[in-house]
Amino acid sequence: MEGQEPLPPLISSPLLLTPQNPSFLFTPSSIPSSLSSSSILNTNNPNLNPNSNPNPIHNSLDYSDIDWISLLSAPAGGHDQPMISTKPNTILQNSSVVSAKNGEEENKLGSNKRRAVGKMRKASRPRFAFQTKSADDILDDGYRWRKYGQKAVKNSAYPRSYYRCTHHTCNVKKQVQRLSKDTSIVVTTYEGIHNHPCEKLMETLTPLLRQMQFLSRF
DNA sequence: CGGCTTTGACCCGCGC
DNA sequence: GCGCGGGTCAAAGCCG
Repeated sequence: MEGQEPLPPLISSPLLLTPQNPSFLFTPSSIPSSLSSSSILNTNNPNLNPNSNPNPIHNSLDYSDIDWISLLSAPAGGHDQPMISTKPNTILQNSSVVSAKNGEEENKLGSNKRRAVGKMRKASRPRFAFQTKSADDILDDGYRWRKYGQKAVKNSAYPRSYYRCTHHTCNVKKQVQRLSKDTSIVVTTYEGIHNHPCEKLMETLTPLLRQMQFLSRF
């Protein structure tokens, strides 16, 4: 806190955001070096054809229209107002990836409660798949995740892993699965929206923002 | 010792 | 109704 803190590295490359959930941030420093390309698959758009192009990799997302001012000033993890907007063409790829049930509100419930919840209406939660060409199964997106399950998936040589955000009030989940067709591709499916700031991002930005606040006094 | 992963069991939805 | 497949739980074990 006190004393001279070294300036954090300037963000020279843009944050990678999803069109659906702008609160999902992938900080440049968190993107594995082995990552050579990635794509965002919108899993909620019913107008998209699941049988369309199965390999919608966006090798270059256009970040030129990112509003960095509002990004930095908007409340992190907000549900209502998108912090920025990007407009890549999103394509639903694999229906099996996104066919899971939605609207599970529970976190830890007993079997009876779970049974009750299962009969509740299914509210759709925002979901999207993030396709990454990477040697690493786990893409460090800045949030902390706890693995709670792993399942062998039919017609796939690789298991699917299930993760939950470790933040106590956050119920975001993600699934990670490597494609058996192309083993260099990892599909990460996010479900829900974080209701808290990205820890790593805040860690990185806090000193910078402090510096900006200080400088703005003059 | 706390946080995390592993893994078998269990639950549920869905198709037949 | 039954079986299958996907998603989750929770106990046990691992690790820093």
